[in-house]
Amino acid sequence: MIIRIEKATGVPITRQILDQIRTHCASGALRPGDQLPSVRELAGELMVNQNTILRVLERLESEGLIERRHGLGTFVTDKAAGDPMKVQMEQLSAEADALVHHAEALGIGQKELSKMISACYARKNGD
Amino acid sequence: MIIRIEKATGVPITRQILDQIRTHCASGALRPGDQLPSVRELAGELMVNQNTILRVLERLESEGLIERRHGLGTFVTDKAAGDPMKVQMEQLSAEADALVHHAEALGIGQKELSKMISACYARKNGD
Amino acid sequence: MIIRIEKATGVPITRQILDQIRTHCASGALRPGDQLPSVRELAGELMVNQNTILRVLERLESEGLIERRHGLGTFVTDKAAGDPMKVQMEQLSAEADALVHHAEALGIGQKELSKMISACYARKNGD
Amino acid sequence: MIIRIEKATGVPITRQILDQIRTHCASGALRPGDQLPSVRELAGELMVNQNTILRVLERLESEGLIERRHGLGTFVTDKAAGDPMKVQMEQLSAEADALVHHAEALGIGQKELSKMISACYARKNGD
DNA sequence: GTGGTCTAGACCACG
DNA sequence: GTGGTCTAGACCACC
Repeated sequence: MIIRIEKATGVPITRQILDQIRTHCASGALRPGDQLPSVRELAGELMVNQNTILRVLERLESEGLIERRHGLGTFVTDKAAGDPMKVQMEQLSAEADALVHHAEALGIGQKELSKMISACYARKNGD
Repeated sequence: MIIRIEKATGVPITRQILDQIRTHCASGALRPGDQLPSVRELAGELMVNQNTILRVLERLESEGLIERRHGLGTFVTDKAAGDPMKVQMEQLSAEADALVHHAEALGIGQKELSKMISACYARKNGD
Repeated sequence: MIIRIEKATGVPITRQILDQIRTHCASGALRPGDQLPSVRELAGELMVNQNTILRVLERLESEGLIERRHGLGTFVTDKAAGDPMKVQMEQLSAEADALVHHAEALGIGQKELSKMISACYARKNGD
Repeated sequence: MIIRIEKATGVPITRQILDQIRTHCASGALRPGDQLPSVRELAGELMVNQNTILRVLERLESEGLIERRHGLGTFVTDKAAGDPMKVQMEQLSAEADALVHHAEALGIGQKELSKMISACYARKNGD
């Protein structure tokens, strides 16, 4: 359960967490039956208020992606499988598109952008 | 003055406009002395409320990037040059980083992501 | 936090509130760490719209005088101390100057103006 | 016709000019039949746009304080006498009151404020 | 025509 | 409960 919160982007924290959990469900990192970390643990790790986590779980439950069992914890439902990959891929594509436009606006061409992305991979694998 | 607003991302509209104008100043698309479109024009083009634009201009003025002259219009200041490219590049890099992580979380590798980005360029040039 | 709004003067409400909060910071009536009344309280007390207060706080924050913490409230920053008294005194002096000129233009001499000011103090202490 | 414009106060320019002309009428500095300087002259002296002056004159004419005679100039009407001093005195008093409160907010007492006002007179007479 | 102030009210995000 | 964003619309000031 790797969730990264970027405070500088202006994207609401709840939205970031929500999106990333949905991504993990779609990619298979979270599978039906898996248990999520407790509210306290998540809040602690991400350094956010417990209520923020609670509100995220509420929304995910109302979407049917997770199930909260009183006294036991929070679990990914069977319904979470399906094929939500399509939506995810569209989001990723939109993100890539935004990046390309931003680069263009700065006068950064395709070649330079590719280098920048390779650098991201290099950094990641070097971790 | 190409400004794209993405309503689905969760990033506040004001923030998107703010960032893109700053980007245009940094890249040289907007140069000292240039006049910005009027509040009404911008609001119309971007399909947002005039107050939203006004708030953006207020912030940009307090940063010293633009100057508003009553009855005349809004202009880019000399101060807007400087070397703010560094900050811009850092933002772009952070954005690229986020994209890479998002792709990884979806099980999309470097090769596939590259293709996706090439597709963005192809689409853009095809426009 | 005594803030007086004079609607008849033609000075924008935001400006009046802004100036008075700055004055309170300069005089020590508001000290670093102090919490301001909430947006709703201020708006209620002063009988103005919440957005008007919000715009004031936005400006004060961009000046670095206050800090707004989401969900917690608005606080005076450490930076608010410094020595902004000089600016304040200049403003007060300019105000006194304007009063004297206005009196002169009406044919009111120094003696009568002094009486008028004493009357203000008498009224104030009589409250 | 001494008119002082203070750009830093936030009071609209038209309002300042308007008030001061009314004051001059009330005090007798401008008497029925007197001719006002031309729009061009006023605009030049006060360093404001001619349209700004025009709008002021329009309002004064609609109040009946002045009369504009095509090709001749602008004149103070008979009606301008009356006894508008009461209103003027109330305004002056309100101004004095605001000054006293501002001083108090800064921790400036009656004695110091008196000195500051005496200084204004000294400066004025020294001019 | 330009920018600017203010109001009213809906709805969101964070603690 | 806190602050924050956005909309809609009236009205003002300046060129």
